[in-house]
Amino acid sequence: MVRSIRCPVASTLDLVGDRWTLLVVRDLLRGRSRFSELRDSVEGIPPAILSLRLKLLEENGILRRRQYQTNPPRFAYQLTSKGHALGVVVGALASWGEKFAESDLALVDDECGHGVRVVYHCPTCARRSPGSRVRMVDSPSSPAAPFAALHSPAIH
Amino acid sequence: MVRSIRCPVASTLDLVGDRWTLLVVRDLLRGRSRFSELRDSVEGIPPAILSLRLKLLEENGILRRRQYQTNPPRFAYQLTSKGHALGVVVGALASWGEKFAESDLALVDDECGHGVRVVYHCPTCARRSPGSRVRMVDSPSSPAAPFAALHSPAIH
DNA sequence: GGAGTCAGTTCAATACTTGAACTTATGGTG
DNA sequence: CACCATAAGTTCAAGTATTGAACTGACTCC
Repeated sequence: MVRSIRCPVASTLDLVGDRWTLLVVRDLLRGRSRFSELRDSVEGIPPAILSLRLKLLEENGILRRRQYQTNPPRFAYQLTSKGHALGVVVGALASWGEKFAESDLALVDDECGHGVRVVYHCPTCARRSPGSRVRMVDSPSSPAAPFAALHSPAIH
Repeated sequence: MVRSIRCPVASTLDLVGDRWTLLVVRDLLRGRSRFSELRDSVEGIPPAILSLRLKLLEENGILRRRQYQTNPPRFAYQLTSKGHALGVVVGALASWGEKFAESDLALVDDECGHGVRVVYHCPTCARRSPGSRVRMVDSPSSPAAPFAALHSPAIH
């Protein structure tokens, strides 16, 4: 059976690519954990949607739902390491929005206080990889296919 | 008039946060430019949706629609620099999907051939900023508000 | 002159989202 | 004790968006 190539961008968007999910993840990253905290901090989310999204995120291993009190039952939602790894996705959205959309907030390094960017990095060469050099290629297991440039030149 | 604080993540998702838009951007980044190319490469997108998304992206200055032939009229869609800057957002989604979701593709530096990661970088200090140190803070114009951690510890 | 390509549009059926109200269990106040 | 508030959701009707299938023009190629 010839499976079609699965793109990691498409796979990720299947899990978190709707209007609300990444806002929920943003606020979980910021330490919110209870249903009511999320409902109040995710701008205008209807509780039915929040409930649905939390269920899906739990099913996909992005967060864990923990009862922190039995009577009455109360729950805390916390990101797993898989969910926590979405931080840089949220960071990339924040960084773009800071520059190109309406924004009153900035992304900074808490230690030095300077604004930060989101960039590509080659851990093997221990250096930055400019976007112009980054491509999506077939994984080692299926090595026959040609390179597909992720970044081609922009127009201005 | 007291405007509520605009979060750059929310602003960005207002523009590109639906199921299809970032897949369209992905393929524009990979050099696809014509309607039919996009319809064929964005997995299963209905043409009505593609048409709508392209209109919205053009309205928001993320791409430009250029007629490259008059008779019959044919058009090319190309990212502006604003749109091109979404590359790292798509890259972050790809990087996460590569590690945590179904994926047959990997993100590599075309020059060295090694896999790349998406990380925070402080251009002032010229060093990486670990996610644990990155926060969203009020922009200079409204300096009174407290820090809000973007990344708090994950559970495992 | 018939088939094919390109760039979409149209439309009815389906799915998803929304807002408002409601539930259940408990704690605190007077 | 009665009353209000809080937390964590659920329910439901109404509205909005998405989907798939089919269709339209204006060509070009054979």
